[in-house]
Amino acid sequence: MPELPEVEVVRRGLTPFVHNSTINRVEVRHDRATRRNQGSFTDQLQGRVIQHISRRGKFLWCVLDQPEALVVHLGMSGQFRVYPWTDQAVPAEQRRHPHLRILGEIEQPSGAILDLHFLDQRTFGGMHLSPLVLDDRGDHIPESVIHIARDPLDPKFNAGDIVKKIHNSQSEIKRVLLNQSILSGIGNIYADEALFRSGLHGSVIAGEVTEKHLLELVSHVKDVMNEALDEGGTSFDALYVNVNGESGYFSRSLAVYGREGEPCDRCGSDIQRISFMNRSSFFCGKCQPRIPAVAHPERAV
DNA sequence: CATAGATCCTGTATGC
DNA sequence: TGCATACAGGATCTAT
Repeated sequence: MPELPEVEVVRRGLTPFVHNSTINRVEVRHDRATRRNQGSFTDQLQGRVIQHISRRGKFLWCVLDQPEALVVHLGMSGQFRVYPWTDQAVPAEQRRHPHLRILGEIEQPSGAILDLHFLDQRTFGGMHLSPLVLDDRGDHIPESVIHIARDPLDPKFNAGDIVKKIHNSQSEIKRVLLNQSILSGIGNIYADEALFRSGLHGSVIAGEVTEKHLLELVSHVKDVMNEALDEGGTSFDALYVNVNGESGYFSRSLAVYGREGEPCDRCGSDIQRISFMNRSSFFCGKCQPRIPAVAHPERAV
């Protein structure tokens, strides 16, 4: 369940290893991991140089030595692991890992050789090559990621514009938060956390919330993401770890997600869980009324 | 065009 | 013990 903070932790973790490195060799162990790629994945990457690694929302991409990017999405359970190359190469048990999908051997400018493994238990993740194009604000972005809106940590993210977009929607507010073409990087966990902080129930119609209140919501999204980033992301199990295999600690700071039956930090009443969009939504029934714009018009301070 | 639902996938936990 | 079921949920495709 990597969302923006977790993906950013991975990006930062990978950066020192892949910066200006040459891809010596690639081996695909599971075709599903490259299902979106056109042509031979291994042939296209052989000998290419990774200039740097960038991100928008939950999408990562390595900018290569041509106007092209290696786009990566971690899906539900994708993770990278970096191993230093030795004469013994990578220990056999790591190469036999049941979730190992793609192996890469990269050479750093220093001449050091590293093995880069992409593991993915649930196989929703993967990578593909895509040409770089210019977006509406003049940034280079992979063509396949052009439909993904800017995320709250993007320097060109304009909260006012996003609020107007959200306000124009007649969908439920949580549905809008999870829509990556309106603003990106939010998944189920941070959606619930930001809604709690804003005193909004996820079923409230976006267009019925005041713009002021929506601005507050967007601000909470940004805050909760930054706080999670500071903690190294949210980990519940071994499915999300950084490139060193370490977990993040933000799960300790969650106010509602995964806390069904526990007391609300603000009012003490039980946190509830309902099924929404084929997933769980956690919320406080008292702090997050279903019709806040009507019942609590003064909430948007 | 906007919106909503189905689909992909596997390991873990739970129920009978 | 063993089998069935629920659950975790990203993006994308299809249908309305």
